[in-house]
Amino acid sequence: MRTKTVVAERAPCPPGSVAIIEADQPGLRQSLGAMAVMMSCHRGQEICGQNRRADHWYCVVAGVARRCVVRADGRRQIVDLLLPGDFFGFSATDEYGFTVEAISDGTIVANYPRQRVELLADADPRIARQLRQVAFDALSRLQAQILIVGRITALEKVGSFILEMGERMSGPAGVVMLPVSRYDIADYLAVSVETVSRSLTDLQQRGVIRLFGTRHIQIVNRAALAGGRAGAPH
Amino acid sequence: MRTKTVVAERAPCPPGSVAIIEADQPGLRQSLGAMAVMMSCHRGQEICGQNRRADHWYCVVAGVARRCVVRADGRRQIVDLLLPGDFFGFSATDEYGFTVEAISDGTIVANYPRQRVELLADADPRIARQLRQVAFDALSRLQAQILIVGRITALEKVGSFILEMGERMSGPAGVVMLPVSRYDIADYLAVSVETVSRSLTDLQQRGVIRLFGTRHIQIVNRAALAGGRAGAPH
DNA sequence: CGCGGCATTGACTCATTTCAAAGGTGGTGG
DNA sequence: CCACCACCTTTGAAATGAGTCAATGCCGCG
Repeated sequence: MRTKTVVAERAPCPPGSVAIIEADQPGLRQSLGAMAVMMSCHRGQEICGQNRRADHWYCVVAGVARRCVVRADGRRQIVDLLLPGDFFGFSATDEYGFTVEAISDGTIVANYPRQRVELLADADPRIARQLRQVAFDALSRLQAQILIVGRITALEKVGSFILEMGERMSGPAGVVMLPVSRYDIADYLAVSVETVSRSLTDLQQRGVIRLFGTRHIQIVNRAALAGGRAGAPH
Repeated sequence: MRTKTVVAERAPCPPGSVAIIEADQPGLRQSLGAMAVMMSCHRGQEICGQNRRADHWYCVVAGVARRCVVRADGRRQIVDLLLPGDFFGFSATDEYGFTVEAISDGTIVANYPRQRVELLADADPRIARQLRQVAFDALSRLQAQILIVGRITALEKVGSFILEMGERMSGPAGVVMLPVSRYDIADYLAVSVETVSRSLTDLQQRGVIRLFGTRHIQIVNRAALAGGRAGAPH
């Protein structure tokens, strides 16, 4: 079912943004390079599943993944959007409280056996610190998401989402590439697909953004995106 | 401004629930007992502030605290409700990205200088592991909150909130004591105060809960609380 | 070519926000 | 002891934003 593929001992260099991030400070991924098992995933492939033993930690190397929970009523909530460089698989209990799936074909994920990493961290404080850092990064992402989901209007939610993607994907100035479908955006923002679509066309009609195809957005009026209702008209 | 008071070398035994929690497994608070500086806070007192240097970590010993962010438009979002045993102050950058305030008078918080704790963790892997554990606990709380805030109807949000409080406060069967005001609940759930109030009276009229005063709730129909419409146990 | 998944648009309903006001509650000081 | 105050809580009425249902358009792919 799950296709694990060893891609390389040392993973092929991931796209620009990641390289930049990891140049800043020695990252956990370098430290754990030796024990990484690379996995190439197809669209929708489950990487780790809710209620399964949480015996691995992971890191997105390329592509995108979604961490999600399915509610009792069948609705899905995306709890975290995982881009290259993001670690995941952390659980407070001994089972995962979520499911992680690859979003795009060819998403590459590094697998790390939790036990071995913890032993390594026990022996090397630097790794323990890096581990804390990636956990804090995850905390930061979740807080950002709560702030987005907690906004009132859908326009504000979608606006903040675009801004967040703009920052995290660090593309060339002004043009943001959305790594996910409208459905994923909807489940991430906890609104309906239709509302996402309407908000986007609305923002475009107001001249706040411009759409190129369905996945490329040019930010025209940054302030209006952040504020939502306070559309600076001029 | 900030009143720091050394309460005791070894803090007075906190109320029941905490003692129980910490009996389960050796907690971080014991390990750090020696370097804790206790702080007794009055209602609304700021414990740590956004954009200040993140040079301390904290643990709620007694009482309740809120971790919140004030948006550009002045609205406040409570990002985490901190009960006895909860650690906070973790930041991915070198500044806090939030403000933490005591909610009730006499809230007691343990202060730990971050540098010293990290040095201790470098030397003692057990502490490093406990540190990871409390970080994962925080992750778990945030995920739970996203699931709550992401719900559609206010009834579901309030219902889940009651259930969550029921679990985290571990009071005697069926009766939940709300540690916060309606305003705090509103800012935690990202709805208006009026909606919280209405939802509660609504739930009572349907016989799902019973209110005793404004802060004590008896859960009558657990399933109805969870589902909002369809009762399904987790 | 036609299928299936994704995206957009419209119409309608209803829950939630907003604005407004009145009831409670606890604390403080006269 | 009482009065007053600030704050919290509840309830009402009106406006609107978002969900839902439904239909169509779009596009890549077999």
